[in-house]
Amino acid sequence: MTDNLVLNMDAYLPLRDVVFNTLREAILKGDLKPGERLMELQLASKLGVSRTPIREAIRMLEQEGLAVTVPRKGAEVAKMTLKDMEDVLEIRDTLDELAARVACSRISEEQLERLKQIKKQFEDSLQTKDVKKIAQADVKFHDVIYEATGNPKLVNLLNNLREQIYRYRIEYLKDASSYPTLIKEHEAILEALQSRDEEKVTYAMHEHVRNQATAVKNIIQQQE
Amino acid sequence: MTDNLVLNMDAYLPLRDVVFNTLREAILKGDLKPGERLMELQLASKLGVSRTPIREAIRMLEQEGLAVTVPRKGAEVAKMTLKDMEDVLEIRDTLDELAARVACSRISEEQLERLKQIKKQFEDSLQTKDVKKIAQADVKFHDVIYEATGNPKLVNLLNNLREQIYRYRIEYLKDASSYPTLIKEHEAILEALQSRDEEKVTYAMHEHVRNQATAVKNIIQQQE
DNA sequence: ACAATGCATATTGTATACAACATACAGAGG
DNA sequence: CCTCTGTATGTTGTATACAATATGCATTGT
Repeated sequence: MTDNLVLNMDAYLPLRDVVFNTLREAILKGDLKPGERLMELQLASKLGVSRTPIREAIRMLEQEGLAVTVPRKGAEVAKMTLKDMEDVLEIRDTLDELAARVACSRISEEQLERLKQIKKQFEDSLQTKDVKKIAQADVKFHDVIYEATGNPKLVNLLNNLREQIYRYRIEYLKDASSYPTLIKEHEAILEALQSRDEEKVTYAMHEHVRNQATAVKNIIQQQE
Repeated sequence: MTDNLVLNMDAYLPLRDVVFNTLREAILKGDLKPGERLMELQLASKLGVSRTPIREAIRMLEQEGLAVTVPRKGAEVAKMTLKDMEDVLEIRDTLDELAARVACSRISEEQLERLKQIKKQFEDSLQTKDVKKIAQADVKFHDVIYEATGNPKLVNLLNNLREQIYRYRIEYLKDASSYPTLIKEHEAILEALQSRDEEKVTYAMHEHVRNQATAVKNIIQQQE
């Protein structure tokens, strides 16, 4: 018996998950804007499914912090005030530090090598001026560090926090003047990991996140 | 116009929330044990509602980490391996430290006073040997600190993490030999907050959480 | 005896029907 | 003009019906 008969199990993904992913992407890409209503019937007909999977997907988005629902009024894409963002960033700062510190002692040589390559890819992506590509590359860089923690629950949380920031962060990446700083910061993080210097890693990550925080907060303030 | 006509809005709580709270409580109290299946029809008839609110509640429990579902197989109460618990505790340690540090600079005099009273209540509760009462009092103590952070998202996360530990922690509280240590630790935290000494608070909280972590891990190990 | 197959049943996945509620607007009454 | 009320309509909340899938068991063929 060969393994060739194994179907792609993704095809069996329940509609609620398909809907969830679709809506999630739409929110992160900005196709669904903060404050926009998520009406079940409308979404159902647009996605060609019934209300049931839509409702379940909304419950999931809610828990991810991407949607907010008021009973008997409905759900809408979560808005973020400056205060909300500050709260998220405060948590993210701490957890990213934790991730860096933990990764420092647990990261494998193979992962370090991958990180080095991805760092290069990130620098290349900066040339393209393609914001989504840049964001993508940055995500990959941090993903390696997250995975290196060996703590799936932490990875989950960090991805979740990142999502909430992502929508606003994209704006910030349009400003090319910050690129040299970004490169330097990634460099510092990589070097600190390579030398397994916990203190340096923690500090480098903290600086990196803190700079982003300042930028993202500025974006929000402009919008308000 | 008086305010007397205002109904209790809790009566308008959608069934999904009622079901969610009910199941959540049942899991935390241990009425629903880890690994136990959560069958929609069974729960629906037991709670006297249809499957729809049950399903939505399950999606919510899932995101809280209290339930796990396999597509087309169904949901069950989340089991915790030692590794899972270690992962949770690693995060909680860091976030509790963050909470303590933040609270240190933001806590009000009124909150400090309340904390002092609740600390006394906790000590009284230890006399009763009523484990749930003790746990309740301990929760209240930490809640004051959480609230003092002024960061609702952090409060949310910490409550969530606490939930995941709670089921196992109850066991640990049955052992009276740890009570003197607990009292001392709470005392150290309170004093550090009163003197607004960030370093001391952080350290005291870290010690407190770390001791619990060790105990909880032992419980799990015994169960495995 | 054992493996494979088919069938019965239990359970989840999805769609739809109906009920309750919220909202906006028009019209009546002051 | 204002307020109140009733009504029409849109939307969510809940229940139920139907479809698809998984599971266990019996049966059959070897």
